[in-house]
Amino acid sequence: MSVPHNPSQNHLLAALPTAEFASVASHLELVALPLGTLIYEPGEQLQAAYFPTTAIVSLHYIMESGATAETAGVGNEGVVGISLFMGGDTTSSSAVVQTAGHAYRLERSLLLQEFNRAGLMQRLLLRYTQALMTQIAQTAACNRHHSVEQRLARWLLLTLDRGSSADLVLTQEMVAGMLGVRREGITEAAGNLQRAGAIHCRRGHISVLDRSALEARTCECYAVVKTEVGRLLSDVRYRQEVPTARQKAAH
Amino acid sequence: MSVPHNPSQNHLLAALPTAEFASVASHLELVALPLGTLIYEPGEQLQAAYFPTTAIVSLHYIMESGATAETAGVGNEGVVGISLFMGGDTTSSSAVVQTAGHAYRLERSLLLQEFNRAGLMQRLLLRYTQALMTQIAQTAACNRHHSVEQRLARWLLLTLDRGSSADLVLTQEMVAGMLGVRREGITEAAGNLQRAGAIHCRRGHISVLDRSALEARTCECYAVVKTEVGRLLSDVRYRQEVPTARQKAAH
DNA sequence: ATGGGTGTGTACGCTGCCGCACTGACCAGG
DNA sequence: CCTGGTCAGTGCGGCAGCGTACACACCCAT
Repeated sequence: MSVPHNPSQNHLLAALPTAEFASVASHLELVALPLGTLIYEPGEQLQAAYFPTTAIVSLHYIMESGATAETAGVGNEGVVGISLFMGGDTTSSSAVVQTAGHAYRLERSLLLQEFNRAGLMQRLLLRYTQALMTQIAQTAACNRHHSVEQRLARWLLLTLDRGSSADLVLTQEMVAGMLGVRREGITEAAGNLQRAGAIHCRRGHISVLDRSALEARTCECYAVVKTEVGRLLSDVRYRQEVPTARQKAAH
Repeated sequence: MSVPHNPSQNHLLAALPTAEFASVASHLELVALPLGTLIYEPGEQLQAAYFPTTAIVSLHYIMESGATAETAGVGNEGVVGISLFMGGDTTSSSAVVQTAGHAYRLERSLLLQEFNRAGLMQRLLLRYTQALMTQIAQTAACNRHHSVEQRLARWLLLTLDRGSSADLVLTQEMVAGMLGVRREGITEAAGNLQRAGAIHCRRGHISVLDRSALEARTCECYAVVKTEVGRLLSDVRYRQEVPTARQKAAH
């Protein structure tokens, strides 16, 4: 099935005013991201940023013991490769494709050029970065205080919110890696959610049957992240002309 | 004891070239930050940023249940109030003074003005923000996989690295709040470290006797954060002239 | 100096998650 | 069609950290 692809499927790109969008559009390269693709590894110099449309990318840490933990996910609401414009050029985390799909690739130098125009693109990228920080911080707190079942529900909801189909193609082992727990822990938690009628599990698939049932079983962290990310990004989205701080101060 | 205060005690301010430093110096206001001061609460519009010199500030989340967890700390290496220039103006976290001391306060509008010059100040702030993200992300992973004792050692080391005296003035209860565990958990972990000769506990005090003993008992997370933060900030520090991306692209 | 309040040490049962081991179900390729 | 590899489910002992409760030690303020 050949679905037409469009950069506007990514919220950040969609939010750019016509002029700014035009200056990047021709440089955006559509790439397919199969499940499991490693976009970058710790310490690797990034060459490009990726604006996902249908793909979802998981940012995670791999500890010396081999244990892993997701710190945040990136879907059509964001961009992979923050460190390019933040100035570090690399991070100590990895980025792996968690849901196969597509993304638009933008070369490092072009991204920086856009960023340094100090226009809406910069504002968008910085606000998105703050939204990402919120997500990571919430994950840190959630990891300390909430149960596997709550965190699984949260993770499923966030994945759905990124425009994923209700049938997620991944194994329980992968989910375990994201949440930083044993595979058996996911089996048990998923079993509970399934008995509650919220989801259905098949070999290599998890289907969400009842969103509201998941919401009822997750922790507050889901709502906090969703609200805060919405606040940070919706605000910018519909404002084409933004007074700079300097103008405000002069006033 | 009246110690002379100087903005250069903060690494970010110290890294500014003479010209840029001069343009903010007169607007920096020295403020005392007693233990426990709440610098901002979730949702509160920030009015100023704080560049700590001797004070250390803890960024943390408070969950609905009342449980808390630190996501990162800020000392003389950084600045409190990232969201001012990231565009969100507020965060869903709180900032509380964890070690009493001083900081230089810079008004919102002046900070933004400096930031929007797109000079070294902007570069510094963005790189620092990335360093902060690294710290938060590492905390998220650490919270999942490491023991209370390891995390306590990490926390003590990071606090020392911020130029704190070896005698930390805080109760075990406060530390418990930071690490997101019970107070008794800290008593036990601190007891182990004390038996190992690494620290000594008194009522309301924790004294570090042997840094290397702490390093031996902490997890990899300490080294990862320290290395990455060092990389991100030292690099910028000694470069006075940085070519902008636009110049690079034009070339 | 002496009391009261705050901070610290200890104990005990409980629970959620881990580590390991193994069975059974599914599915793709020969 | 069968086979072999991957994935899901289950069981069990163990342990780290939780919740609760209480006793003692310190130190400040009266």
